[in-house]
Amino acid sequence: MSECSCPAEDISSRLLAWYRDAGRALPWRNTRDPYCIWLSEIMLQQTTVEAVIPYYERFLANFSSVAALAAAPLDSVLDLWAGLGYYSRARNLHKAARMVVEDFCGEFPADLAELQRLPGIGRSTAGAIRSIAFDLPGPILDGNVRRVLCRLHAVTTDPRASATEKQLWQRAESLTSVSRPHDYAQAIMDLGATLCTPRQPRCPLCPLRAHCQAFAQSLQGDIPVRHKKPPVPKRAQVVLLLEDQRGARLVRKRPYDGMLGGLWEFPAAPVEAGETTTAVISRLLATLGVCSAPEPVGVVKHVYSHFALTCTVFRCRVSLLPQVAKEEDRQWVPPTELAALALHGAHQKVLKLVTEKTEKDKM
DNA sequence: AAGGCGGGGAC
DNA sequence: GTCCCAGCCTT
Repeated sequence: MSECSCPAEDISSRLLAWYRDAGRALPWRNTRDPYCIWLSEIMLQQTTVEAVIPYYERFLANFSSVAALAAAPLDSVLDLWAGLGYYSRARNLHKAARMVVEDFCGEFPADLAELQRLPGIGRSTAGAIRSIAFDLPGPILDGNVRRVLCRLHAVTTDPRASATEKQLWQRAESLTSVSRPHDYAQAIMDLGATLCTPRQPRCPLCPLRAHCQAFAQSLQGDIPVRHKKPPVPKRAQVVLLLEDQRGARLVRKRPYDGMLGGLWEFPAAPVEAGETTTAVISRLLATLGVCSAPEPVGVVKHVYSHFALTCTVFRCRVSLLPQVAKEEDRQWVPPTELAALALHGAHQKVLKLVTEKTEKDKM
């Protein structure tokens, strides 16, 4: 560690002064309700502020309290989460709400260890909730804070390496304001989100510029160090939009325990190596008991964290409804209700594609 | 096309 | 502890 060239008190007071003027007005900053703070923090994991805001407001309009959320069925929670990604967050949110009601008499705990017992809350989120909702000291090391601290101290090692991680948590703890945890937590996250951004940080506007060792050495563009990711493997699937005479589409629900658990999708089948799309669509049609001719609609691409998916989309109109729709996890959904269904992102794109093509064909 | 992003669970 | 998994948005 270097000697004290970064007095924590001065950093903290500069940061708080900056936040008073430049802090963002966000929906979850109008409240100290731990339920709202918790909801916002869970949504903000892996997601940007702009993407979260409409989901946050819609969610609260449906579930105004932790008790209301705990009483709701998981499916209605997933409905409101569809499109946000990382759906285990929604399942954990629901489970945690029930734990708060049952184990904590409906009141969120302020203790870090107790917060971390709730599924979906790790060390950083616990610190954020404790700081923001309860105004008690709680260190945070989320992506924004990690970047700010790496630059402030010119950390040139891999920020995810365990030794660096440990060092960063120590820095986060010693910097956390004991006098104004609520403001400090939001200030440092705002700094990372608005000025100390991953690319092209706006150092001239930064209140911590005088303390920043990366800036002093012109390293702000190279810190935090990035590790190159291996290219993601490609996968393909065929997707079938089966339409009955009234325009209703067949959908199925994915099992709760896997990827995209509990979300809905159109019937689909993977295209294995060496297979043709034609062969796969024939097999899928046979499985569903459909013998009408499929009509090609187009192609949709969607990238997940660990693979890139290409969906080749077909449409098929049927007069006799296949028996498969009688199973519990499959149903026919009229067009008006399809928009509200919790379809996962890739098949939302599929729906958009086929809707646009249908409109175009009418003209 | 590539980078960024917290926590859970398996090992 | 260490790895592996996971979906979307921004650049």
